Amino acid sequence: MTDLRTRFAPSPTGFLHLGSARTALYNWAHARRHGGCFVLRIEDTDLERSTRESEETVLDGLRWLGLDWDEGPHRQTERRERHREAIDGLLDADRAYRCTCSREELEVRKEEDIAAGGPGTYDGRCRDLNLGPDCGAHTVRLRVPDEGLLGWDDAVFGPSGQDARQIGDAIIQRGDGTPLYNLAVVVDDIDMAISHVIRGADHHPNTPLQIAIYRALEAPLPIFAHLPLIVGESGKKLSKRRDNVSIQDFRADGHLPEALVNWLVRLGWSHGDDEIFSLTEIGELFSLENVGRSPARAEPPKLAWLGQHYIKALPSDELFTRVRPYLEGVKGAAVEDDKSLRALLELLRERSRTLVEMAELARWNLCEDLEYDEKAVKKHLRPAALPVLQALQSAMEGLPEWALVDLEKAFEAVAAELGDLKLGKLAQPVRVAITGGPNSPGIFETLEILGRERTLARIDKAIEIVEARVESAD
RNA sequence: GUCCCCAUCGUCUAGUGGUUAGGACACCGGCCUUUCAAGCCGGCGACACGGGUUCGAGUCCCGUUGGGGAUACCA
Repeated sequence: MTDLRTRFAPSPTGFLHLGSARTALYNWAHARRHGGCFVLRIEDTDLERSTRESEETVLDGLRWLGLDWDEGPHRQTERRERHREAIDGLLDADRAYRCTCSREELEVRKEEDIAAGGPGTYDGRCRDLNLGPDCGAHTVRLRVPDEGLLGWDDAVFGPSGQDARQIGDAIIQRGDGTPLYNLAVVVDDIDMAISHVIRGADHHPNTPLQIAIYRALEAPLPIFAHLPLIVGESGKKLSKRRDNVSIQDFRADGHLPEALVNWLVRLGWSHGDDEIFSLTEIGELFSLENVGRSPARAEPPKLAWLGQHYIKALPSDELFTRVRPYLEGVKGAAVEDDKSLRALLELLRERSRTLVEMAELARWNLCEDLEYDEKAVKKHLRPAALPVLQALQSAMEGLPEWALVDLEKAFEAVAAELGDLKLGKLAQPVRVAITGGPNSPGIFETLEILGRERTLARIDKAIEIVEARVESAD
């Protein structure tokens, strides 16, 4: 193991965000690729929103995606003492100072500055007042240099930075004595010896201030890599309102974690013309150099395509285990592992992009109460289908074997008997009769899986439906 | 307002001065076919604009436009 260390530092807000998941994936991948250490740290300083439960949800999402961490989870709240120490050290070294400006005053002065064409940063009123600990209610501000560049060489964006004058003396400790985010991350990243800070580009503008903090703390800079944001179909930052952003939602929709990981890794990263990447391959091939700089739009069709790809590739046992909960959701009862169900799943693989779709396509085999598709019934269970259904029923009744070849022969015989009908003329009415809808796997496979008893019962039912229509037409 | 960032097919992207600008998804058409898929074959489709630099710019520079992000005693 090298001394390369990356970290993922989510705030536990109740779900794992799509963008966060990609950030986690890239951090994981970079660590794996270089034999480094992937650290997990929970930024739980916002006590209002942070609960142990929502933390568990985030961890759960990571595990489900297959992103295993080597260290942690550390929690930022457990490190309050260290943050306090760092701030005290800065105060002692005169690299930070106490500020007694009230929020209201600050607000007014900021607006005045903006109105006057200024950047709206802190005016430095308390900077040289040398306020001591007994100055009353106060915050602590970092003494940011008056000039010079706070710059770095971003692993994704290249040379980056901002003029120190644009930053202003930022607050690093609140009036209640708690540290602010920018101070806490830097202290934590230093203490945890994080060598690569890989995070969303929304943090890009925070970086100059954080660099000022690193310098004040006399700590070496890590390598920063900012990831272009993932935007929604609107082209704007993903929002919980508009977009599907929770990993848990994708899971509930029946997406495979393999597909999601593959989809995410390609949102901003590429490896030549390759499209399919397993997690293992990502851990071998990932490179920050190949991360793009423009925001990527998260559009579902490609995820669907990947989903189908991975469903097709899943070993039979694995497929059954994974789809089982969804099947039970459709059936509303426990599902037995039997031969015919397994056979059905094999047929459904290439027709399903998610496990939910697959379970839905298996409905006719799971439930005895068919949901009839109105249009299909109207089109195929019409009076003309009556002789077909009746002839097929008696042919199938007498079948010695309920097997593919025998069913096919029976159909051929009936087709010939009824005047050389095309197979489609037989298959569609039967399909609607036994599945309720116009689509299913091959008709003989479908019949074989359903079994003789259920098939005959459903054809009976269909005959009743047709007869009812004949009568009402009179 | 100020600062920062981005810009190749509808979407994800390849491309690092000389390419018929490549791939994937989506879309369209064909083949296969008992339906739906899958599979195979084919098609549509892009360098935002304007200036430079250069023998030669998608590639380098500047500007314009467009888009995004940040401007908290949130993280």
